[in-house]
Amino acid sequence: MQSIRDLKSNFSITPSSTMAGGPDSYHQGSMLMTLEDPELWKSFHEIGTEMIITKPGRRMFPHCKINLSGLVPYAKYILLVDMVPEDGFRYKWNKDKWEVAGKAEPQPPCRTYVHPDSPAPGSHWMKQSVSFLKLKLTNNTLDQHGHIILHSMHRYHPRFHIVQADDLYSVRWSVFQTFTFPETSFTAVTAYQNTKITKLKIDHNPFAKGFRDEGTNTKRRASRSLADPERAAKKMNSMKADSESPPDFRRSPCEIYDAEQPKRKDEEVVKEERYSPWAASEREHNHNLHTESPLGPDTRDMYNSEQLVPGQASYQPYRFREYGKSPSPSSSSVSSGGSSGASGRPSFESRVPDIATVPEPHASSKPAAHDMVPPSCAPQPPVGPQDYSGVFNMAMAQAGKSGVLGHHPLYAPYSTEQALGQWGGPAAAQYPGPHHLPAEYGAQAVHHSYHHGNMADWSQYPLFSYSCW
DNA sequence: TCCCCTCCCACCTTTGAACTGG
DNA sequence: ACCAGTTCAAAGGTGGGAGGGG
Repeated sequence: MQSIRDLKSNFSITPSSTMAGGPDSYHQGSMLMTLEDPELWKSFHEIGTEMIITKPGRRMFPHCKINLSGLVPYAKYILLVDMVPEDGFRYKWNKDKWEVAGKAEPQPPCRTYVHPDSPAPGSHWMKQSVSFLKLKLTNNTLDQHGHIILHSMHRYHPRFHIVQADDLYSVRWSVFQTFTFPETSFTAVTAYQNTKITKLKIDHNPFAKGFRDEGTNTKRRASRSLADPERAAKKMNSMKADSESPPDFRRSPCEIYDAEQPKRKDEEVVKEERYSPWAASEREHNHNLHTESPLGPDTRDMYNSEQLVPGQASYQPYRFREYGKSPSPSSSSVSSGGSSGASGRPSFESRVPDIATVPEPHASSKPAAHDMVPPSCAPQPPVGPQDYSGVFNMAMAQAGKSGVLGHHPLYAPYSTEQALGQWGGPAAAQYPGPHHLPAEYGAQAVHHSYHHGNMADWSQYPLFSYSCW
């Protein structure tokens, strides 16, 4: 197996030669993904986006909506989204600012949300914007609905994966193209911390229309005011203060970590670096990797991709080690250091092109073992709370029942009934391997793809397990 | 005491079934 | 009988606030 560094080098420098695909190769290097409503995302990002997570699951707002181009019209693709930790810290909201509150908690089960239309031909994806509206976030680690599990007060960013595959079973043999947009990073919270974020959400989210000042919610507000006039008054003062936005409040988070931040006026456009914890980690990340937003934060077409291998969720310790110490993904050994934000670069690696070694399913990866491919090649599993059985399980389960893949939301819950192993099964036999897929890497060096067909191990694990640290 | 989480509430949009008219 | 447009109720998504746990 090739080292990550090697792969990265190959992919980014030599477009089509390295992975010269087989006869049926498709040109994927020209894929382009753009984020819809970039201005909205930016407006949130400038303040420090927060996403509510609840036990039953909460939608994102703004929700992820993208436009695609450069796909082969008749080739089928699967679109997926997962959430990657931005760093190895836990944050707290302290007086208008986000501050680091310690090391991040162990990563929850990694899951990937499969777009309901998957798989669909390129023409389908390109004819209109692709929305991940129904993607939900939860803080319930025992969630059975397939929602993406996150930790509150931790920071994440969504990753979009495009996989050329006829069905979910063949995903593992396909080339993955991964994209991220800096402005989509957010802090998962159970209750909004920054009132400016609350206001933005209310102003833009139709479901929150009832909370708009100029709305018709007079009844609700009136009753509340009557019920607790003092509190209402206090609230009003608070809101007023917010609208007047004290300078440091606006800059909030960033100040702590970015002393160089220019003091900005209200009318100034805020750069993403402003957001403190964020800025710090992003900067660090970019410094080391330079894979994120190569075109700069303001570039519309953030087709910056990180070629990652959706592979298994290698979890932090595991993956981290791969990155930092072992040139070979397959060489594994859990490194405690990797999971620590303090010890270097925790989860930052998650944004980097990576070929994840597939750890052996956690013991809890349970059942479905019968569906799994013998884990003979799998590395030892990392120890920890993570549930590796995750990702596409539900999707596969549903597919199995319905006989049709991708006609409904295919979450990737880590159900006990479906194992990652599903990825192995028939697919392994049907799809010979690596060489039959493409590989023409576009002119853009930042646009990478991975071909992981020869990674047998993957068949046993959740597909994009990003993650984790 | 503080921080964070959970639950419940009222308000709103979305969705889809039922109904109506051409 | 069929189709398109309209109506309406149920389902589901919001943020706020109260209260509780650590």
